[in-house]
Amino acid sequence: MTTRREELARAATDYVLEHGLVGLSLRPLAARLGTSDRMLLYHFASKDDLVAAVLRVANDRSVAEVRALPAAPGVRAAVLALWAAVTSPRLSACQRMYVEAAALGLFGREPYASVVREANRDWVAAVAELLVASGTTRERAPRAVALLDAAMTGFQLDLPLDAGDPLLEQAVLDLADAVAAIAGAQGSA
Amino acid sequence: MTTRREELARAATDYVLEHGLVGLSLRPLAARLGTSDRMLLYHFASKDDLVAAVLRVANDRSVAEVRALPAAPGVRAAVLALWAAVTSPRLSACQRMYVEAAALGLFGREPYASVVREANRDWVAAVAELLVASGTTRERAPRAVALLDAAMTGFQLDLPLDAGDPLLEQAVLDLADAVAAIAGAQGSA
DNA sequence: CCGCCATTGTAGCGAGTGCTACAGTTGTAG
DNA sequence: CTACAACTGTAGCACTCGCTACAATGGCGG
Repeated sequence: MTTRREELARAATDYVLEHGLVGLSLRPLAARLGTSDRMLLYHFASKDDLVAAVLRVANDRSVAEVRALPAAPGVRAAVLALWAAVTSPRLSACQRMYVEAAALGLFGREPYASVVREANRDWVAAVAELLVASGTTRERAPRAVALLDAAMTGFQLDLPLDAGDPLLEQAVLDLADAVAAIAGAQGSA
Repeated sequence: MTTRREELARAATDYVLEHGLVGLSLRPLAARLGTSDRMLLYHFASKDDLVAAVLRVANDRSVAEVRALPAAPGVRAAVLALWAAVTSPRLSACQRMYVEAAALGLFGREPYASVVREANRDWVAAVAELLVASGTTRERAPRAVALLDAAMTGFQLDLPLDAGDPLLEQAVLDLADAVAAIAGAQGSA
């Protein structure tokens, strides 16, 4: 059985995924959910509390989707599969929200900074496991994920700028090669 | 001679670099600049107009700094020099603001979306010239910049999460290798 | 039936927002 | 001196914000 709070958190997440975190206001959100700001603040201690809950719901979805990805035949294929998942309609909205939250946390503003920190931890762990399952050694995975995660986040941030740009698709291929090189190389460090 | 508007734009930029775009409000900003919200709206048509001006000033600084970088002995060195520049005290604040603006533009909100679009164009061009001056062919430069720019943006976004992390430094080295590989390879595409 | 507790509606507070109307006050050109 | 334009201060409008005080309503255990 799901509590009313969880139900509201999920519905609110859908709303935020669509409208963004930045202008988020309790009254329009409540209207969309068929309730009132009064009730949101009854179930959540404050707006920040609600936002934190929403961020966690969205990140849980992202992480779950990555964990559900099957092991790929090689690192390169894993990267491409991850990119495909991350740009799918469902996850792209979550990623966009993550990027927005991370940007809001850039100046240490709470609750964004803390929640983003823990979300990133979970996300990195999930991606690392995908790489390991796809042939990367446990030892090498962290390095590979570091570049992979940063590049993908960067792609997401510029997505509205150059969606469909063939240069972007090429860059993803290049990224896959680079990550494969890191995962396979015997280089320094 | 600089107009009052330009002077205000520069001062406002310093303020925004320190406090961020998100909670930006005319009255506190004006107080810091020794003027009033009334005057800001006299010199700038609207808050959005002011914000656009600020974004342009900050981006001009970033681009100028990149253009001032000397040609490096090889692509790898160029990437490392760029990263050093971008994480220097002066530029890191500009980069942080760019990331914030890009995030605000994720949902198409103006004036962020448009200004970020043109800022990105200038930035990419400047970085491409640095790579070319450092040995990349003009033909290969766009591909190299695509990955380079995305990865660096991603690093910036996670900087508060793991500043000083040795994994980050390693990732920058890996990125340099990857970009060098793209710039030098005769691969497909 | 009573009392309790989770839940909800109404109304509003205090603060802050971008922006504007209006009345000056300069400095300068004719 | 005058007229005009550039600039600046005061006050306030209309609105939204997160949040709260207060008073119900409903169902369930005793």
